[in-house]
Amino acid sequence: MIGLTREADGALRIVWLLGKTDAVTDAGTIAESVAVSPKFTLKILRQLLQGGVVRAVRGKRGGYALAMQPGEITVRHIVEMIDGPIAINRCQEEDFFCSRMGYDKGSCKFHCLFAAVSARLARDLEAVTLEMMLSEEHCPSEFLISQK
Amino acid sequence: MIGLTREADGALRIVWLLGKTDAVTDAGTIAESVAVSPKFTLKILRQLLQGGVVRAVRGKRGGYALAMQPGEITVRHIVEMIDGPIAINRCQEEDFFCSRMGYDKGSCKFHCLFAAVSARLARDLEAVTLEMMLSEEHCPSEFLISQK
DNA sequence: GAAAAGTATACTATAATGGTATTGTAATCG
DNA sequence: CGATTACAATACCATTATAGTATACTTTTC
Repeated sequence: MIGLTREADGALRIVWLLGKTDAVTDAGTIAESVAVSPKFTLKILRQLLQGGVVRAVRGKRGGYALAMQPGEITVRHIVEMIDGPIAINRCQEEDFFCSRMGYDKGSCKFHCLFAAVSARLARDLEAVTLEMMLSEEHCPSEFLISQK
Repeated sequence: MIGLTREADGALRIVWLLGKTDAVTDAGTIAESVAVSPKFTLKILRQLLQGGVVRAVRGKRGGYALAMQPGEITVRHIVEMIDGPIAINRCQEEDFFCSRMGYDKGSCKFHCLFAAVSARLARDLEAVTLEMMLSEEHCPSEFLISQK
């Protein structure tokens, strides 16, 4: 399987929850709602905090809330914040020189293919905002399908 | 990074090489050509053999050769043979019941989104055959771009 | 100032990937 | 036929990345 980590998955669900409730919610409640352990939830929240997606309220009656508008938050943004750049294979990474078969990045056909596929994937995930995910009516995939 | 394993990456390059030379080639030569260690190359070849993509010739002057036509071999086929089904996240897997937030697969919006994205990714990789990869003229991504 | 709740660092456990060693089998050729 | 070449298969070890936890500390409110 080629996939997201549990952290990224959890981050998406946490952000979704905060968007849905639209209120300051404490970590314990968040953890319970998204079915992730409290400690692991905190770990994810810390990253979302650093990324500026979420804001923290300290002290009694504190917790977390969105720091951005749901329409501004894309799935890609969250995923890359946790898992790093969206890339199908290693030769996409900055410091990796694609030396196999004597080809450099410019002429390696696989690099070329993977770059295209990665770019499309990133575009797909960027096209979906939290706002769309929150709308109860439709499956967000319909947006992607229409893009075909 | 979301990505292919080195095994899948190696498998693609091995298949590409066998398609290019179009001859029985011994594992040692293959390993050297694709810049993967001999033992690891054998490990990959074994999987390609089981998948029927490659055939083995034993004995002196033995080696490996393609068992299918380049036009019949898709990138998706190779990738899934090594890394398993193409799926962006865990809730796509057969036995995984997407219980988070009380939603089942049918109503979980993330499941819905990931299914669509995974499907597109799979389609993209299925659209590219080894034959295309072997043609020297163009970057195979052009096919995908035109599909947009 | 006590308690609730976030902040930060550092650590451990588990799983997946990456890679290797070994032993066995088939085929060719002298 | 038997020595050599090269594939076949299993099982194993090493490394890395993910997943998850523990602990000590700070801020804010009541």
